[in-house]
Amino acid sequence: MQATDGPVLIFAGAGSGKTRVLTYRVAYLIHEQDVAPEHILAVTFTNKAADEMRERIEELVGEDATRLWAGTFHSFCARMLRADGQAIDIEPTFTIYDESDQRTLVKETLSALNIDSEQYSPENIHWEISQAKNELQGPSDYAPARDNPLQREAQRVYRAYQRRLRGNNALDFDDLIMNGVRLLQESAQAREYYQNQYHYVLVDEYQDINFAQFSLIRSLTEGHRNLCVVGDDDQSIYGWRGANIRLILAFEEHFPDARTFKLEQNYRSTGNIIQCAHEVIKHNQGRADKQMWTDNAPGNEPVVYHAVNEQEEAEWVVGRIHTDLLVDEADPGDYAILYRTNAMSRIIEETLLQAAIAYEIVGGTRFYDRAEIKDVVAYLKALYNPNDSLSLRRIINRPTRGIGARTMQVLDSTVQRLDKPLLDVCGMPEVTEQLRLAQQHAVADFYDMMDALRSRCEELSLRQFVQEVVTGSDYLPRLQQSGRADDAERADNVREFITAAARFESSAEDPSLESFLEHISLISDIDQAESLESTVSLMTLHSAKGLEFPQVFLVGLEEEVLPHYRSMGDPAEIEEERRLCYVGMTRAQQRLYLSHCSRRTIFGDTQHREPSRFLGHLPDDLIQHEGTMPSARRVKTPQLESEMEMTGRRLDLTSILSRAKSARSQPGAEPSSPESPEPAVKREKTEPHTAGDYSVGDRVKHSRFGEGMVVSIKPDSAGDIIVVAFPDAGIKKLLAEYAGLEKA
DNA sequence: CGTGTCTCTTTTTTT
DNA sequence: AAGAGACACG
Repeated sequence: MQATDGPVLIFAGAGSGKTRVLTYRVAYLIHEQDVAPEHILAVTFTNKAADEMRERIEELVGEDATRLWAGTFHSFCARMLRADGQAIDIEPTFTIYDESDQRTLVKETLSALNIDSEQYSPENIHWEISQAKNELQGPSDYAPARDNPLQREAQRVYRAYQRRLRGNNALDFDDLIMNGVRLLQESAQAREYYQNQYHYVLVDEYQDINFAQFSLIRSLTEGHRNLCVVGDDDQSIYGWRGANIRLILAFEEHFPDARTFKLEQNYRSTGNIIQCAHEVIKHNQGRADKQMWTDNAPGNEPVVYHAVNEQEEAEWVVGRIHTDLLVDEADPGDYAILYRTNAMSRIIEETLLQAAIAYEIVGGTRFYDRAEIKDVVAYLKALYNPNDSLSLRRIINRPTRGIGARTMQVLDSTVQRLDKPLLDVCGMPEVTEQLRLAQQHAVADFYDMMDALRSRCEELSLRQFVQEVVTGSDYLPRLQQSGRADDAERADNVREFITAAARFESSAEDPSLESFLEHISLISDIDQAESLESTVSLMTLHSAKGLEFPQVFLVGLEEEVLPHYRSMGDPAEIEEERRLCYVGMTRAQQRLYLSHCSRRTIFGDTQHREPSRFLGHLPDDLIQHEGTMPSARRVKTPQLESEMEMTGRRLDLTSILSRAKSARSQPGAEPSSPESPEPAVKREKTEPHTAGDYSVGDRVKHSRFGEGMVVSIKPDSAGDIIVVAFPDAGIKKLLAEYAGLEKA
């Protein structure tokens, strides 16, 4: 496997030490082959994977590692385009539009074209456009099927949508890749430069690649052809995003002299887990031929739990973890709870909260997705790129400053007529004269304000600038003055955003506004997976790919959940769901728990649910059944019994709070309730954090949220983040500095 | 022009 | 069950 030159494909099954192979390969190139690190490019799909790879390589080769480029497809392309995009007529100050920007822009385009968005939803239209871009088809190449009216409309929209993007000097996610390819193909100079720069190219998770990404890699490596890709077709779970599993299976056709290696030994999981996972995945057609095996002990049998409803399912999961934490002093960081859709996390969260077990949601509703954060980001984008009318439109009347729908109509029609950026139109006296006096002032004040803010960008540091924008625009002050509870929470988030900017300023190599905006657009979460070490992790199956945990709970194994009902019509999609199930199962190192409910409440009404067909793949002698099966004996430990009694009640933190308190103040002492002989929290061993005056388990009082309990404390470069559970307001992350907490 | 209420959809997964 | 958008009122 020391084959370093020429194309190489490595099939790396789950748990086969894939990252290790990649990083050792890089180390080998540097140490044994004397390849300069800056000639190596490692491409991944997620920032998490890129970070991990960079860290692991650094462990092996030290400082040198910082000179190699490890990043995502999107960040790599963004970097190329900022540096050399002008060769293909792209302004280097372009803005990156994320998912919701894209949707808004499609909506705008639809209404400009007078297309009924009821009949042709923005989502569907955008999906068509995105697919086209993934196939490297521009608006003229895009070929709608004759009998498909949606696609015919999509073509019109696509053309207009691109014109708008260009007018705003913006690129969407798909454009980044597509134009990266264009750059390499159309600019001989750029092509030569990048081909010479990167003598060795490595691609992780190759099974998730789409055609545009494939073309990028092919163009980049066509000179030296030193390409090494790693992947596992059984873990291809991004087909819905344009990933084409055939690209990994056809690697040897694309690169006829390729050498292929298979890593089939699993170092991660117990024998029984591997066996069960294999029983599931073997039902898929058209897999590359391989079978995982392991030297590890068989271990415990995976447990299948039959729950009555999702409440009881959550209680079982939490009860199980709770018991382990108390009895075996287990580490909460050893546990992961995986589910198909984000919405399923809620009930589990509530139940964990009741049991006072620290947890962390990975992914999910992202910090940067909150409306108030998007507002502030829109200010920054509009200030950075004055052509970005989409962002400008978002904030022109936020906070309300008297520029309503009527005024916008006038402005918009001028934008259309003159084909000028909205901001320029706001500054044109001949336009604003058409407005009433109050509106004229409103627009002029806005224009001046933006001008004043922009002029300060140069002189201020990033943090100061963000601070200035947030106050100078009156955005934050208005939130603070409003007196409404949710506005106060928004204000907190805005302040946290300032902290994020400060953190970025001190940690990034290039603490400019440009690089901060790019960071925000391309990085998914603010506190991604920081504390996976010390708390129970909750995440979707998709987010779990690439991770491993000693103990894994996979919940909601029901028909229409996993496999998801949206995939039911298409056998290929069912196979993807099966792979998803496989990915989930193979995250487990020691113990695997699978559960399903007979009833589940969705959209407010309760439906009967059949167990997932994937459970049916598991032979009875490999697994252990628990829970309410018609024929099965009810298996419950006494501990579990008392746990369920406790959590059966409605969200009532008071008793838990007092128990937590007593457990903390007199460690090892009998808790308040004699017949449930366990303290509610046993976290001292694994999470000894205290921050300033606060410790986990403390009761605290917040000016707005009332009394709550400190659930966890996360040290952070910007100050400690205290996570507090409030009975009324839910879980809040607060910065120790700002929170204004008192001991209760 | 801004705000509050009512209806209606929404939930698959994400760089 | 909750959030977003439409609509009517002040």
